[in-house]
Amino acid sequence: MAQAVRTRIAPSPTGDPHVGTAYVALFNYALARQCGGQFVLRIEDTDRQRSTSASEAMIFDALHWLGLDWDEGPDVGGPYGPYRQSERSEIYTIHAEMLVASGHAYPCFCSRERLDELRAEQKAAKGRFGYDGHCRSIDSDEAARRRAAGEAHVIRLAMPTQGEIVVRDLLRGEVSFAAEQIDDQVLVKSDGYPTYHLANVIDDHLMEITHVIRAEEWISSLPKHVQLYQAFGWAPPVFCHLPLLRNADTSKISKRKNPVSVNYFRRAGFLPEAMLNYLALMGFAMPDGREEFSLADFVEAFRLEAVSLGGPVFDLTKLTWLNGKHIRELSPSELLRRLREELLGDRYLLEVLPLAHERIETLADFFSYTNFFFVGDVEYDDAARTKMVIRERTPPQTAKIFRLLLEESLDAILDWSAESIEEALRSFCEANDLKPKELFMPVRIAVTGRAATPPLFDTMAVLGKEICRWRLRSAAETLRTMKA
RNA sequence: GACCCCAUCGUCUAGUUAGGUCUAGGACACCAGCCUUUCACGCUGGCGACGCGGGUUCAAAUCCCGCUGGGGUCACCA
Repeated sequence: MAQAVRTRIAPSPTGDPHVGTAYVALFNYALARQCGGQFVLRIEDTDRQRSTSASEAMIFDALHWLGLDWDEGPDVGGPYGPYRQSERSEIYTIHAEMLVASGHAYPCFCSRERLDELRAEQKAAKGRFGYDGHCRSIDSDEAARRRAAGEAHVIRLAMPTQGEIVVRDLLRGEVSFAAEQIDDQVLVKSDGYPTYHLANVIDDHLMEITHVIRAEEWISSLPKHVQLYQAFGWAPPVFCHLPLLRNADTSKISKRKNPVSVNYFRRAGFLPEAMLNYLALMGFAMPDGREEFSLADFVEAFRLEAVSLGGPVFDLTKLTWLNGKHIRELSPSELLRRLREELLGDRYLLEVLPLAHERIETLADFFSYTNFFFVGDVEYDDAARTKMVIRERTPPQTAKIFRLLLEESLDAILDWSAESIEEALRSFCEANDLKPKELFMPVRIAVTGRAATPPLFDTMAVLGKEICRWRLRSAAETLRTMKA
């Protein structure tokens, strides 16, 4: 008998809501909806260092904005909860112990140092990388004693050591790996938290997920997952690995080369339906060749087996064209509603207003004075270009400083506020032997396109991290190719 | 480096499962023109691809092999 289709999106709350998450969520959503099944949201927050509730909130928000509503999740509950992995610790512990008891997993006492050394040796020998199974031969009674004595350890999966491991992917068919190629994956970290591999398999099983649709980067750990299902004696779900979104140079999409935060697109004026429509086009083509369609149309026509395997380049130009098409379809009142929803909403306007208030002399001044708050990209005219170059530096050097500023300072800010931005900028100046005065004007021009603006930190705070990131990137790109 | 995945215009793709109907279709971008007080939209046309080499076959973009190229993975991150 046919089991109800259940799919899930399982993001890790460790940063901005990623466009790749939206992409994978869309396909999972579409399959569940067209089959009348359920779409589940599960938060994979087993990385205690990096997971934040702010990130989790942004993910909920981004998915809601896109209209990819879930039937079960941490916020709405459901019969298979809890849906946050940090709240499921006992479940993982119990299952991990089952595996140890049955001999499918074993404690490993290797130190960080030994592991680093091992890796260095393997690298020098240009051999295969991976754990060498050192602790696998420890007698189970002795291992139990050492654990009881409180010795630091992890739990590793005992993978088969020889033979072929054949796994199945919906789009690719059978994929086989030589067993020697796959090492004994850590299942439980020394802090007692499960790794992705363990938690993922247990949860997908317990939550009765029927189709695991995820990004292609997971395909090489599929043998470990399949082995886990076998060790538990569970029937594995259907696995389907989606191609990775790419930068223009075809490398895996990254924030260094592309805007990747859903927040960016939202603030830059993209419509959720256009985002979804474009993402759907990344790997799927309508039978009639139509390129503009709604989520409902997509759900109806979608065929998972028909997804193409080439890694699609995420092309802002085409996204923008599609967005324009969607905008033209809106009625005037609907367009007004959209404008008010995002850029012209009271919430945002009330943030911008105070910054302009004492600087304008007519109401009309407001618009010319604040226009950079309402656009996606800004242009740099000749005067701006000139002034954007840091004193005593060449344009390419300035570009490098901008990139450094992003990567080593701004990216790390979790609470994007005027205070934290100021602190970051000032300490960046100190660390890089720059006077605040020298850096701030170029940054101001980079993020606004002009020299006369409200106070820089407030401005950046209101613009939002994602818009600032991307404008700083564009500015760096402009400078890089500029002659001194 | 090892392993795995992938391979049609610059980009997204149709066609590949059942080889002929493919002198390879559509879309974005680009170019030209039309429409138009401008711009945009819209319309018309143009440019532009089966990575290479071997097979199999009467016939290959489609099947097989090799090569090349691109990507991913090789964490106590997901």
